[in-house]
Amino acid sequence: MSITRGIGTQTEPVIRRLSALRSISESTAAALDRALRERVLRMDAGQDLIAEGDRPDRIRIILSGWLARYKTLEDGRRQIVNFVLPGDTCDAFSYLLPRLDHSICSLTTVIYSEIERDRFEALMAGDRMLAEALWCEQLVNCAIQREWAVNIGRRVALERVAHLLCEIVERLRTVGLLNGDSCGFPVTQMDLADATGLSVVHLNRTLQELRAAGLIVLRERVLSISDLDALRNAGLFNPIYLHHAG
Amino acid sequence: MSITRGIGTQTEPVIRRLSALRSISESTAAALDRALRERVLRMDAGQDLIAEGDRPDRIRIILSGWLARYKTLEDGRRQIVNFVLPGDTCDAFSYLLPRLDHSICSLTTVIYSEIERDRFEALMAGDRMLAEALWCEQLVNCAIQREWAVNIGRRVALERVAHLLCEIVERLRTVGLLNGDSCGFPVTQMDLADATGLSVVHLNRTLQELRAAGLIVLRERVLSISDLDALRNAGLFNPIYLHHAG
DNA sequence: CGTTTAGTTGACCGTGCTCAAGGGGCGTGG
DNA sequence: CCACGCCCCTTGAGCACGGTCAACTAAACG
Repeated sequence: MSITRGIGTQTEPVIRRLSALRSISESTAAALDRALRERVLRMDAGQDLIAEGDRPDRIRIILSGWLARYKTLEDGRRQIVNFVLPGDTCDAFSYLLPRLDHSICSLTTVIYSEIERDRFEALMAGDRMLAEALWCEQLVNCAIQREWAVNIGRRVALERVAHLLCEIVERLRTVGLLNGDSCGFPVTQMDLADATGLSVVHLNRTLQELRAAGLIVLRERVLSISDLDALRNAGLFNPIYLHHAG
Repeated sequence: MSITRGIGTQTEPVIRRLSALRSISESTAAALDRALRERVLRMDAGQDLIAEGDRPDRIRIILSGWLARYKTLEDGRRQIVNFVLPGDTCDAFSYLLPRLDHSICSLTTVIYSEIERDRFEALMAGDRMLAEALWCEQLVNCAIQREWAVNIGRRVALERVAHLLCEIVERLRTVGLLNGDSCGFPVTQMDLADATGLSVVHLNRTLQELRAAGLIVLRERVLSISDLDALRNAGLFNPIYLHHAG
């Protein structure tokens, strides 16, 4: 974990993420941009950004890279309960509770901004729309969580994987990380298995089914959606739970 | 749905629920009690209190009865994503988003208080602790949702059902609805199946296993936990995600 | 060049699903 | 008062979806 300053730091995803929920004025965007640049950190892949049991005191906002929110059982079984993508705030408001009940680990190198609680609250107090946007992000996370329960509980493997891919693609689109029908996809099959409640072996076979059906191309960490409508049908995907404007 | 006034209306569960998250002063409790009694409604079992697609404008707080938060797929498959118990606020803050993305149906006759958005915001604006308690309740709902993803995705049937029962018992204890080791349990096996992602047939067999192992007694809508420690072990249950004080 | 990590494939097996039938409690109506 | 229907629970039989175990390949890395 090291401090990264100056050029190359992009706060765009954050502005885009929040703008999808509330209209963010030029001046608010500028103030937010300034706050985000105050303390920019970097973390390698495969580490816990925050861990179950930690006392939440700071807020981390992801500028680039992917992470996974997860919980593990005593015997090692792991369930990823959500992905954290660029523009997402990992833990806004979690300081209202005394302890974190889950962990977040980096799947790639991650660049993120860290903000102290006081600074964060001051930002929100000064701007109603910004505060609402952040609360909405929290509510959308809950909605995603609900949809995941449906996904894991009531969809079969092929539907489940298709649905997850649809969700990720939509979320990346919001923050401008979808190029046409392709995106970087830095997730191992083990991660996908832990996100869908499947075994790695079966996840592998399910991906092959999606490939064979001509719905996706996935290789060398790049995902291309060959037929988005078909993928949505295959996953019984309805994006309203993401509450994207427009 | 009819208006119910006067005696017999208990707001205790609500005060207890919020007191588990923040210390609620006498005067706050009194103000809340008054607000809750302004408009008390009643609904029979088996109806939607709010439905996917509705525009959220009012807040409903449950005084008595059980409900289920659920989503359905086009082909009728249903997943219950959470239970709503006495003292719970069903949809605080959901008015920040334009539409509801899930439904809530009553499992029993339900008595609830309905509060207009303005009234609700005024209450919170006047009392920081109350506002925080309500936000905490929202955050705990998210935490429960995460735990359900783990439950459905990574636990086997017996663990899954045991875990769910542990959660319900703990939540009922918080609002004073646990009598020793027993509680009213007005949930059909179909509901439990839809909550755990199992089929009704398999859920039935799993309950029988729990009974045969001497962990629970469940009949005539009453659940008794014969051996709570054993049930917790069977469900790999760790209650920290409920964030109950104490 | 050995080691590690990720992906792939085959074979076998078991948890949990489906289909089907029947029983008990309860409310309703003849 | 009994008949009927409905809802919920229960049980049996067969099967399939997805898990487990194991081996192998390919790429990445020190």
